Amino acid sequence: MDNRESAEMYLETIYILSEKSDSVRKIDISRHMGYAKPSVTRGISLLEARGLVIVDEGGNLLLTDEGKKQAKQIYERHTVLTEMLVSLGVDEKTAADDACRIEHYISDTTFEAIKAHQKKYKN
Amino acid sequence: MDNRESAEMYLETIYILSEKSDSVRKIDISRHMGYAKPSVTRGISLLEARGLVIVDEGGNLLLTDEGKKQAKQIYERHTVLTEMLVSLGVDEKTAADDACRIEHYISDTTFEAIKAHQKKYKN
DNA sequence: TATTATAGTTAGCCACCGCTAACTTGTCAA
DNA sequence: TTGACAAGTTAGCGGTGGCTAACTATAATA
Repeated sequence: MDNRESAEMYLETIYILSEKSDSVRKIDISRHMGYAKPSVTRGISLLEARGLVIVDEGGNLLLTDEGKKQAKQIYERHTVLTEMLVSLGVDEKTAADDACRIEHYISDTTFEAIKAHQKKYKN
Repeated sequence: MDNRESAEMYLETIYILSEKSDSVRKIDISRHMGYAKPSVTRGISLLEARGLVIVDEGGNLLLTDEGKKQAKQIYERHTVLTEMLVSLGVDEKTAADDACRIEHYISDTTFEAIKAHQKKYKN
């Protein structure tokens, strides 16, 4: 979980599911990401250790302030990158899939440049 | 080496060094990539097993036709992506660093869209 | 109450890809 | 001829992050 991608995908998934439902559990993450339950157990416990997630007595996954902040950042990258690719003519599905990988690997500098460009492009 | 990134970086490095010099050895890869020699030994032997590289009697690394084809593709991604980021206002160094990571993760569809856009943008 | 299903955990496997330590091999120079 | 350095190999470590098998715990239902 030193690998950015894995941790960020867990965070992003918790965030997305939290928006849709008021209760998110490990099993939901497991189903949504297509990972076996023990993988999720470990993944989440590493996020807990880093203070990004809290598991309450009921087994609900809660993002801490820092966790939510990071999750939102990743999600924003996801949406902006997808938008950009679509505006270049890439189909929605491919754009989203690629954005989902790229989002973990670009610097803040690059992301801000892309975001600024998209904003301008829209107007 | 199932991981795309690692294999592609070895290929790309061999390609780049081949353009500059008529002899590329494992030690050159080691120095250029900043990897320990045993890592390079293994990395290259996996590329050999996949028919992308040949090591001649003299220890020179030669790209096979397929190896060269793949290396050129990656290198093209690298240059086009860097160009695109620079044209968005990202500084050269950051653009190259980010391109170097992104290049391994985007689909052909997305790359072709970016390439077409860059071509149009230039004119 | 006993059964069954679901959620979650523990233990341990596997493959990847860096690494170091220590070795061999080959070349070149004193 | 010997000594030393540079290239490369082998063996094995460490950390990540998936996985299965097999377990526990909890809650609903027959």
